[in-house]
Amino acid sequence: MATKRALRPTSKVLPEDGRAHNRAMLLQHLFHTGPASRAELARVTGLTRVTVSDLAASLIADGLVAELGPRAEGRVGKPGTRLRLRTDAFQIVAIDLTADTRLHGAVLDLSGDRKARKDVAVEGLDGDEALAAVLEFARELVALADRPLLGVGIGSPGVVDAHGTVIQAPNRGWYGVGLAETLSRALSLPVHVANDANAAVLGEFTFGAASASGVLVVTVGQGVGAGIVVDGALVRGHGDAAGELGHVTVVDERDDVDHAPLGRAQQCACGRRGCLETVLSVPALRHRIAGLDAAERDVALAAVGRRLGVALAPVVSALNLSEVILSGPPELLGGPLRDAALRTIRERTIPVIGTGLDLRMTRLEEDGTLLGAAVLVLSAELGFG
Amino acid sequence: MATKRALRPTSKVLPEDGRAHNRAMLLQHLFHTGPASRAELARVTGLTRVTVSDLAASLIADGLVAELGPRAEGRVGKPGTRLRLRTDAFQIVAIDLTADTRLHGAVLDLSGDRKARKDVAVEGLDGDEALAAVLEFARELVALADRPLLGVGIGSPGVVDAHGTVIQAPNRGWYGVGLAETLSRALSLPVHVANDANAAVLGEFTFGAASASGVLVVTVGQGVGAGIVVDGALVRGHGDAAGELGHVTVVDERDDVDHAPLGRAQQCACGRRGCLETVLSVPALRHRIAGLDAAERDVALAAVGRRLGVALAPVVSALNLSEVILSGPPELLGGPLRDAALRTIRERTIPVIGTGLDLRMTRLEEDGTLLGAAVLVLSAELGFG
DNA sequence: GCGCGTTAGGAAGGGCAACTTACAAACGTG
DNA sequence: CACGTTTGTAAGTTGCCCTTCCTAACGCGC
Repeated sequence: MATKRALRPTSKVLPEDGRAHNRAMLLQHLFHTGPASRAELARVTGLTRVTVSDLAASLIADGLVAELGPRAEGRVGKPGTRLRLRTDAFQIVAIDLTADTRLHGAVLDLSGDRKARKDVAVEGLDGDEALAAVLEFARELVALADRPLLGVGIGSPGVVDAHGTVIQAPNRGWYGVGLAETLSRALSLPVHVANDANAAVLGEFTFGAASASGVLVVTVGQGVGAGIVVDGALVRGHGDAAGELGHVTVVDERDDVDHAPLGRAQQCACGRRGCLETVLSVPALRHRIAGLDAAERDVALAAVGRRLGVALAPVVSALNLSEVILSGPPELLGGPLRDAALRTIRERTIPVIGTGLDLRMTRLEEDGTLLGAAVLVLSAELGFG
Repeated sequence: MATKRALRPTSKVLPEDGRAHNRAMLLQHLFHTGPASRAELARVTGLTRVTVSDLAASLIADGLVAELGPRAEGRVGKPGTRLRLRTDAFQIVAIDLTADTRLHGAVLDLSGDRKARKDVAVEGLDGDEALAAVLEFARELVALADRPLLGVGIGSPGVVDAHGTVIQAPNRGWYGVGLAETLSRALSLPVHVANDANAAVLGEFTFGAASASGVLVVTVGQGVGAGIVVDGALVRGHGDAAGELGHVTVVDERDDVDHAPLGRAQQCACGRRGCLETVLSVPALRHRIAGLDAAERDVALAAVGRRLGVALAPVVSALNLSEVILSGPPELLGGPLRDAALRTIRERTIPVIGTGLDLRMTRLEEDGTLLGAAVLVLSAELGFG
């Protein structure tokens, strides 16, 4: 009987908001399912053919949709003229600020295809300097676009609020930096910012065919982050800090539980000991396996995977996730580490939770955050993703 | 710049849906903030005074709202006539099926005040028998109502989907039982069902003043369950099984990490070993402290609290929760167990997560699930909670 | 006492969004 | 080739919220 509940109807809804929503539905469907006639769209959405025609006209006028000629298949009745999303008509600038020493960016079209890319090495920029460097970098990317730009999407390390203000990013020396507002003003374009791991999960969700009902992406690089989508929405958390998994304690003092000891809890950059980051970050993993032979290596990686599994089991259980995705160097994460993590989660959760779970490497290679940054723009400007 | 994103615009929105939403906003505000004039409501919601007047008229016509005379305070201008929610005008039947041997129910008004209650002892009913008993119990409660009923809300153990079908509830022998549909047909009333712990978190949220942005309720009784609200919405999970925290492994073999050993991992009813339920359920806790003096007792309870903290730390971190609420016998949970759990979570998470966190006992005593069941009805029938 | 500015509530009229009904065009089928 | 089917559009209706205007009720200052 229960259908849908908005626990907090927080802001007014006008008829025009409904129309915007319905327009986005059409785009969403064309984006995910490909070309379709007005009549098909009407059947799928539940709107009438008349209304869909009207909405389609506005989309065509905006240059977002184009007619594609009638369908060839022989069926009864007048063949419908199929509509397609003009994924080539607009472009998006996407920027990944994850790395400490490189700025990574691209110009993408609406289907996520890379039209141009740009990488720049930077050295230990801090505070305003770093902000200026990002702005300059964004300017250069904007200049590379050869179609109208929908906006700029940025995945940044640190805690980022819904308005695109970086609440804190210690590595950059950013505290309360209005990144979106600053860039938006300077570039005269919409700018959307999210935490890099949160962006990554959006990328997986839209371009990696991840499940809508419950995904967690673990990003492993210099540090460890996570982004979560449950029930079709990104989890932001009380202080916009959702996904801070890198600094959960996973190695206790005198920890010899799993017959493949990790040694004593290591000091972490955050000042505490035994954080997930101290065993799962790329530098930590490389250091751990340095000089080991293949067999020893597998044991060492599995031990880390087991720790990851122990930390993830309560999260997977609590949220009834259907998918956990690892993003990072596949030679480190893809083998014994992944296997051990999945096995551990299955062992430590009740079958109803663990059985339906998949744990896999990303299929987006290194572009998850970049694509996710584009999704920020897609969903904010066009209402879908 | 980013404002709000609906990652999955899934169904059409008509102007009348917008109106329903706006109506619910008014009710929501009157419910949580108390009486207000039309002009105040217009300012708060962003709607015009004209529109609010029109919506208010429809609410008055429906008997949900009444005028309350002008405000006494002397201020410039014409004093507005305040509107109040008629919390006494309708009633809700709420049923808590958590206990194995008792049916627990009440007739509540819209403010959660109990107008009648009913408890019935049942003995090991299974399958269809149990279903018949619940229906009969609901009938009796419906007969106790002396105002028009909005509907029936039920908190049930097990996995319950959004349509009120109990996917599985092993203790009841229910597998795929259309509880909501069956009762709705028999009673000719709207019936809404949710997992008992999920209902409990809704109860805390609406009647316990819990944070909207991130709460987790741990229900401790015969078993252990959990319900989660993040970003203002209940978490359902991929298979509607979100909150299954009771069967996460928390005690490993050879576990002597915390100098207050819990002994070897105990066998759990689910067939595995070392589940949270084997140390945190009420029977397990009572068994553990039986015959201990006060000091030993505190140590034993703290050891369990520490285990709970270890399991919750990754969840709190991943979701950036602001509140964890314990529901169950305060003499077991409220003291050293709570303290140890909170301390453990703080130790094992980065300060940005742990500092803002509160972990406390429920203030709803044993009625969390019952009130939550009422919230199911409130939010489904009137659109607020 | 009396105008004046301010606030609350309602009435009238307009614009927009989706609906229903009706129709022409284009296609297979018998 | 008539017929039913399907598509897309045109015309008119209904519903919802808006802007604009008006009246009522209050405090304030002269």
